[in-house]
Order: sequence, then C-alpha cells, then structure tokens
Amino acid sequence: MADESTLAPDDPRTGDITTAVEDGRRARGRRTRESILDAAVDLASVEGLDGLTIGRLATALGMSKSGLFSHFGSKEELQLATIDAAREIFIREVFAPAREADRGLPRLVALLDAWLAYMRREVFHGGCFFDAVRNEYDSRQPGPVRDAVRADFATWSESLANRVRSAQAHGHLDPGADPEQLAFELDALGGAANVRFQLDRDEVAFERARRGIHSRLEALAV
Amino acid sequence: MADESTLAPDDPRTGDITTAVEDGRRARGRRTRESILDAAVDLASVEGLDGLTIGRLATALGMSKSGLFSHFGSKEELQLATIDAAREIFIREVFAPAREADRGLPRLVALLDAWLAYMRREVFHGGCFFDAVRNEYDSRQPGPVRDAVRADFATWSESLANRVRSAQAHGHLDPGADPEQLAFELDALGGAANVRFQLDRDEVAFERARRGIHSRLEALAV
DNA sequence: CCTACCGATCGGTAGG
DNA sequence: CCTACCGATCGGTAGG
Repeated sequence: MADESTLAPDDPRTGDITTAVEDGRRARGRRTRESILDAAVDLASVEGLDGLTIGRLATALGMSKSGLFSHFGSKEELQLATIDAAREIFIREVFAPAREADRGLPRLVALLDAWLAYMRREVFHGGCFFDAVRNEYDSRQPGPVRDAVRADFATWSESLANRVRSAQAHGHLDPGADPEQLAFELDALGGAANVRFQLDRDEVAFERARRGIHSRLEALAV
Repeated sequence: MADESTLAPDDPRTGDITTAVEDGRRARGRRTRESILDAAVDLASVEGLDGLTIGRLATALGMSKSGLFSHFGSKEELQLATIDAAREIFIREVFAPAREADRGLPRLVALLDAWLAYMRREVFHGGCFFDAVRNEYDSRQPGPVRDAVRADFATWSESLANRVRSAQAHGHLDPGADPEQLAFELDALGGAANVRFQLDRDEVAFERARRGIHSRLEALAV
C-alpha cells in the first residue's frame, strides 16, 4: 500500500515533517475519493445521477454521509466528478484498445467492437453509464450536469464521424458517404443493443447490432 | 361538461337518487383522475417515473398531496396507471393513424412516420415517454413497473416485426430478410433520433433517422 | 377532496 | 473522517 514515504522521492517538499504528514493525508483522501467515485459510477449507471444519493453511497461504502460529502462541495460536484470518473473508464475500456488497430476502417471497426464488448461485459452494473445519463438528462432544464452529458455525447459522436472520415481518407470507405449520417446509424445500433440487453438480458441484441453495423460498413466498403 | 344527467340514459341505475349522486361523484372522480394522469405522463417523460413524486404532481395541479394520493393506493399504482395512460396516448397518436394506410409496406412506413412525427411534435414534454422509462428501468431490480415497461417494449418490437412480415407477405419486401433484425434496426434509428433531438433540439436528428430507415427499406424492396 | 400528521430520507452544515 | 444536527421533501395514514 502506498503511503507518504513511497511518494517522498519525487516530492520536493520531503524533509518537512508537517507537509509529509499533510501529503499522507492527501494521498489517503485521494484514494478514498477514488473508491467513492468507483461506487458512484456503478450506482449511477443503474439508478441514474439523480438516484445517486449521498446517503445510499455512504451506506454502500460503510462511511458517514458527511465524511463522504466532505470530498465534494455539493451533490452537483459529486455528479460532475462521477461523470469525469466514468469518462476515464470509458477511455480506458473503449478508446484505448481501439487505438491498437491500424488507422482507417480497421480502427473504426475496433472502436465499435470495443464499445459493444464494454457493454456486453458490463463494465458498469447498469450497462453503459453514458447511455443511462444521456437519456436521464436529455429533456432536463439546462445546467452544468446536463452540459457535461451533452459535451461527452458530442465528443463520442465526433469521434465516430472522425473515424469514418479517416476510413474514407485511407480509401477504405466510399468517400461519397455522409460521415455524420453513418456515425448516427452506428451509434443508434449500439445504443439499442445496450438498452435491450439490460432489459431482456438476451445477448442476441449484440448480435443484431453487430449485423447491422457490418452490413452498413460492407455496403460502403470500397 | 358531462355530469350524471348526461350519462343517465345509458345507466341502468337511473332513478335512484342515491346512486345518481354517487355516479356524479364517480364521474367527477374519473375526470380528476384523468387530469392527474395527463400531468403525470408529461412529468414522467421529463423526470422519469421515479422523479414523478406525489408532492410535485399535486403542486402542479393545485391539489393536496393526500387528495391526489386517494386516487391511487400507492406510488407504484400511480406509476402503473401513468404507463397505462401513456399507452393509450401512444396508440391514439402512433398506431391509430398508421392503420389508415394500406396493408404491407405502406402501413409499415406510415407507422414509422407517425412515430417520428409523434416524437418531433413532442406529444409529451420530454419526448417519447416509453424511451424515457425504458432507459430508466432497464437495469433496475425486477418489479411490477419494470415488468410493465418491458411488456410495452415487447409489444412495440413485435408490432414492428409483424408489419415487416406483412410487407413481405404482400410481396413488398424481400421475403429472405430477417423481420426481427429489420425491426431492431428501425427501432434503433428512431430511438436515437428521439434522444438526440431532446439533447440538441436539432431537427436534423429526425432527418438522419428518416434517411436511415428509408435506405434500409429501399435495400430490401422488391 | 381536505388538514394534520407520521417516520424516513434528502442535501447540506457546525464543530470537532 | 466523525457525531449531531437542520429544514425540506418523500410516500403514506388518520380522520373527517
């Protein structure tokens, strides 16, 4: 287990016993915060960012409400931090593996495969965190949480469209195809698989999504 | 405004002043219940069936909590009644108009058009009620509300697949196509348009769905 | 349909 | 990180 002494070599403040103790506290606080956010992301994927209550989260972690709350200034900050934590996991589980594939169509296919696999193995208990919160906040009043949800979805949509454009630039897909249109359809198929799998727990949903995705890509392959 | 006297001709209990008064009360109660459910469906399409709280609903209707509550035995009964009310509206706004079209492909297209139009004109404030509650309950613990949501979604999926089969039987669509697969893809495109429109308020989402739907149908047309 | 409640839980604060 | 609170709101009940 890491404590202040293992961090000391890289710490310019080493030698001052007071700051060393403070750093130890900070490191412990950071670890606690991370474990809170791991639980928060999981809970929110099932109950939504509204159902993510401080009391429930504290009970799940065996902490007091106020102890947990002290890591965040408000429920909204907790919600925003939870979105940040989910984004990091999504990047690690979906974007990162896809980067191993060759540029162009192989990378687009790898991204979609990694996305479906992430939904299938339920990295979060309630399926795709972002699918859940997007549907939860899509018709809510404007606010920082809704803005964050919107921004992440825009990033995802643009990533898909950019990888379509890259596949076109590499001569793998018909350059006449509309990248935004194709990105819309690919996202739609994966999103439908996520909600159907969560509802029926029938893997056929992913098979349907995969078939739809590959038939779209094959139709545009050159 | 309808009251007990306008209902009397069809009522076998006419003539008994006590039951007439009771019927009047019942009719008034029924109308109140209906106005509650209209508001409930709208609120739930934005805030979800969990966010549908008795206090909020009572305030919106200018009623007392307990007065409203007396129409339902529990919050769960209110949620189930809200789903019933939303179903009736969906049938009236989506299924019924599609029945005007000729059997086969025209009716399938009419159903999809009516569905997109219903989402576009926001029959419910938060977009498609069923899309909202399906995503809200997909990963929840089993229970009567989740079961009702599942059942309605199964009905919708089967309706789409049956209309695909009818179009095949009428020689309008390739009989070799998998009706369930096509129904999955058509539903996915419409669902994606709903959430995107709610998030960005950009009508292009419906254009994308329409283009995707028509290209799928054209590819299978005979 | 109302007033007047109930215990539980909500987000949040004081003070250590 | 805790105990001990706060006012507001939750679903629900008693009694009329």
